[in-house]
Amino acid sequence: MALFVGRYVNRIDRKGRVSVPKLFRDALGSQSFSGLYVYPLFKFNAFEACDEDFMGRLSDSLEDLPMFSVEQDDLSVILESAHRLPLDPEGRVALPKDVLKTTGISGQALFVGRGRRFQIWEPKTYEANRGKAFERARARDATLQLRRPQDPDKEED
Amino acid sequence: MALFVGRYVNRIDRKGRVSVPKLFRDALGSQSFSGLYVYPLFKFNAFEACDEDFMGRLSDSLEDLPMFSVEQDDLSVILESAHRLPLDPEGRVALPKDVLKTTGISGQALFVGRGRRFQIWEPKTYEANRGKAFERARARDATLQLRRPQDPDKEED
DNA sequence: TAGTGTCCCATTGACGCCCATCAATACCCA
DNA sequence: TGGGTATTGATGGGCGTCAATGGGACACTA
Repeated sequence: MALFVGRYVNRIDRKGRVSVPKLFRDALGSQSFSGLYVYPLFKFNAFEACDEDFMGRLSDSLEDLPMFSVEQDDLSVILESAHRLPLDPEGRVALPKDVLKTTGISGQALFVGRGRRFQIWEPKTYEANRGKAFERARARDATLQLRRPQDPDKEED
Repeated sequence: MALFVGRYVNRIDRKGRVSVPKLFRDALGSQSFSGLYVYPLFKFNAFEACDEDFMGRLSDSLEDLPMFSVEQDDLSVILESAHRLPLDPEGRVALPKDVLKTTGISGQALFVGRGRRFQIWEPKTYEANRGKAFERARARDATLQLRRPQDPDKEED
């Protein structure tokens, strides 16, 4: 399964294309569709990207909410605002206009690994927000219950 | 399985035809019937569209309601008002008159991806009703419980 | 014969594909 | 271990293809 780590800055050309870092491309590779999905984040002016499997999982998770409910409607805006971005033969994607606009990306794009997905930021915006999460986690003495290894289907209820 | 994301505006020609976005057509593709089903929404003057599988699932879900009950009668109006729309060789559908009338669609139609289904709106109506959905979700710090991976058939009963 | 609904063909504009260049890194060999 | 070379990832730009669209031809029907 996809595993994205690290940060990479790549240049946007005048056609709005940007190379997806090689390691991220490789992590996306194991599917029929060669490309990625992006959707906007609520809390930041940045987009998140994932592979098709994750997008399907997101879609199914929304279907777990009651059909026609307000929660489902509100959260579905993620799918409505999402884009399917195919990779070109050189491993680039064309960032749609609304992505460029809401993120403020023009010359460069920052790719930030997040495990099963990654994010795309305007570098300065990221710099301004980075570190806050770390400080909050430190202040809260954040802890995490790790899953047991080899136990992907652990009971859920 | 079908996965619809993003928004697309296409033009209605004077015959009432409109191109279904290529990506949506592709997502519909893996079935015997080349086309889509549409049914009206309760809350908005818009229609929802899906493939044959989803329509069957919807029909089955209605059967899960008590037979002869008011709820079943009420919700079954979805099926009564539904249309089966075949695609022409160029990937267009003819929108029925009641769809044009209810939605107010005349010159352009907006296709909105919703995961396993999508919606068809008159662009201005969408903006008026859904334009603030993202801000609403942002304002209430919306969160979503993701399904666990490798668990597409989470228990349904 | 008028009306309706398919199917087919033509146009055009955006986008995907291809090729070329550059730079950074990995590799090779003395 | 140093320098030279090959590989490949990132980048830029030209061009062909195809999706979206409009209009006409040909049924079938009432």
